[in-house]
Amino acid sequence: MPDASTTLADIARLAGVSVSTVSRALRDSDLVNADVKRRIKRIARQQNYQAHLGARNLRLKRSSVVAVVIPIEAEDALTLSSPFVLDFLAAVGLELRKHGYNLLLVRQRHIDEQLWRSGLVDGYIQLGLSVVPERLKALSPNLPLVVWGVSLPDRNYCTVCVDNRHLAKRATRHLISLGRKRIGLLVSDFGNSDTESYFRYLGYRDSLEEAGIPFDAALLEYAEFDVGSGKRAAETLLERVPDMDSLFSASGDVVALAAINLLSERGKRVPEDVAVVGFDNTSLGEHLGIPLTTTSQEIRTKGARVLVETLLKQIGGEDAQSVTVEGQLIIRQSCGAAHAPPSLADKAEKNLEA
Amino acid sequence: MPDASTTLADIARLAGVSVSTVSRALRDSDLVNADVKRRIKRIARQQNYQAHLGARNLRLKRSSVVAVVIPIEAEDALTLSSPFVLDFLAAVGLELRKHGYNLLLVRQRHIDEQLWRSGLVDGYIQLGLSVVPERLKALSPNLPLVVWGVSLPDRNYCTVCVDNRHLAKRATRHLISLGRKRIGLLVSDFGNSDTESYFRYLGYRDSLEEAGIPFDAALLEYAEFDVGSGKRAAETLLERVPDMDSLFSASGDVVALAAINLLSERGKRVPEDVAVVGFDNTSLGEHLGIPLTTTSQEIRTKGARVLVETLLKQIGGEDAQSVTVEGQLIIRQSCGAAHAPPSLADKAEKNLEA
DNA sequence: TTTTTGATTACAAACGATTGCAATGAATGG
DNA sequence: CCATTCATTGCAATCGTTTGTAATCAAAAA
Repeated sequence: MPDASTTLADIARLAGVSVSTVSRALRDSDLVNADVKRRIKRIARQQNYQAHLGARNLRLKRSSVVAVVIPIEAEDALTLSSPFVLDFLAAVGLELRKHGYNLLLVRQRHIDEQLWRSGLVDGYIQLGLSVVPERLKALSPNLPLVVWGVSLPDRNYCTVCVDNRHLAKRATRHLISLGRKRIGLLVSDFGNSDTESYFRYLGYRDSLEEAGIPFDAALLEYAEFDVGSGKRAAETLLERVPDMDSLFSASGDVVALAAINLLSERGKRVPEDVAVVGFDNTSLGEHLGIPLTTTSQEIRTKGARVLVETLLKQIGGEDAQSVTVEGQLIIRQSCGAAHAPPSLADKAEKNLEA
Repeated sequence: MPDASTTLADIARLAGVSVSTVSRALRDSDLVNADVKRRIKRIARQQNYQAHLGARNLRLKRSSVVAVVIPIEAEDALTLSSPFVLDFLAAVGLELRKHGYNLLLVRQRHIDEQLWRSGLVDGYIQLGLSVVPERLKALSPNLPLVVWGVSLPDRNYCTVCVDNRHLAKRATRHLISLGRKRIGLLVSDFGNSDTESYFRYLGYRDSLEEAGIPFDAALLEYAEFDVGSGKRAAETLLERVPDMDSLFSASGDVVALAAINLLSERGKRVPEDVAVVGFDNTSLGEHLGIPLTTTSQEIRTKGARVLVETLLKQIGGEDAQSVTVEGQLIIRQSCGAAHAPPSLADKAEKNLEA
């Protein structure tokens, strides 16, 4: 509600020309005389003119705003689960800005296609899987929408994500390459084949199979993405499998940290007794306690860029393909490979892969 | 860019009435015949009509969007400092939504009054102090703006916050009441009297003075709000003051956790050797390791509500007063009061205050 | 029957930008 | 000297709403 904001009409009056000429002058059209253009621009500067984007967008049938949809567990749960969400927001926000878009923050609970049909946003970026995008696309097939989560072949929407299965496989394989055999897995919602968790679970199994280690369901424990859940899960798991020699938290670094904490309380040393690998490469994992071996979804580098580019392509009317970006295994001390330089460890892991 | 979206004109055609009648019918004006109104509403429902908010907002000279401005340290630093930021976003977002507003996420680096003058947002909520709001209000005195940070008497903008000084005083006093005397303080930017950190520093000193404990500058160490910074600060502090018997992190729970970690590495037990108090009451502090005694800014309850109400008052044209909401001291095990029920501990603390 | 009233409805002007098209007028060519 | 061209500029429609005011028409009052 800028009360005394100057409009094109004000400038036109001051310059003694028509509104259309002012509009063209300010957008550097060559349909207007160079001298006149200069004069108009000077006046606009003096008047501190700022175009009304609402009006412009109405005329141009766009909004220059993208809704970023984040998951919240329950209606009254105010906390956003993991630090990954913040990284995600920051990275996507920066990337959108590069293309002149703003970021509207929306919770999953509150999302429907109204936001789009009302012209408030030009598209959606959804963090994490849910039933929502499927429904949205069914209602409005050409709604620009990209999901960061898992790539499913038979879906009507477009996704950008890391290869969760392969990344989990690499993480588990790393533990195996260090001689670990009783590998616990903390994972959320792996029963639902639409989730990232499911694919991380598959990667875990892939790796066991590859190494000829029999799968033991007792080593699986359900964990959400928060500390409390991680602690409980680690506790349950340790009681059930006292001889567990390593642990892969597919539910993120925070859960891994919670587990490490629980393990220390129970007298287990990390990494000597139990090696631990996390997920998401958050700064918490890097600096809090023993530096955490973890995986990176590369959201801050390639991830956000591809995500936004894919969405903008859709907004531009093209149809975009789903993309898988390459993740990284980041080796630190929490599984005992402290003294091998990361490059070497990585190379060893790559050899194993070949 | 909803391509085939239905407009008022479409409905008007279908109903055989004018656009204005449709508009009035859908907004339940009593200027339109009851039967006609019903018919129009039915058609609108059938056509799955959704008002174009851009057009409506243009006409009504508003946007129904509020910019939430969050601090980022450097241009290329993508991480948002503390979990408090997420709590803040979630709480404020929910509260805004209750009033029909959307949340536009903006980084401090990228904020200027253009966003407001362009009509994209109706007002700003700024997290944390900076030079920005002062400048904004100087340029546009009636820009609706509320800052969550510290309340400064001579400022041209409005603030909502906890009494940082008093809260820090209570936290420090709690340590003193447990017999601690060599109390370390981790604090950010306390040299700048515009910051929350400065007021927390003052509260710390207040409490020492109250108890007759001489202030020792050696016990102060600078720490930003992230793990890495907390770890370094705790390390420096411990080396300089080996006999430190307690530690108050005015830079948040994450820094407190980093410190606890460093202390354990150095063979100090928490709380036996060093009692620790955090800030912000994040879920991390509650569940990771020893439950952390901390303070709450009550952002998720009263804070966000008052913040949003204050902003909306300004948007409505009234002028709003700065508000101080009451914080809380949350006593858990990290300073050794584990066995006293919180209520008792709180009462003891209140007696001391009286 | 004529006037007044009241309930409905449509017309048209906003909101602030963009842009196709027509108009203007000077310069150029024949 | 007239016709054509070209560079500028303005008019007016448009985006999709909202809302003040005028118009319509039937019923009630005179």
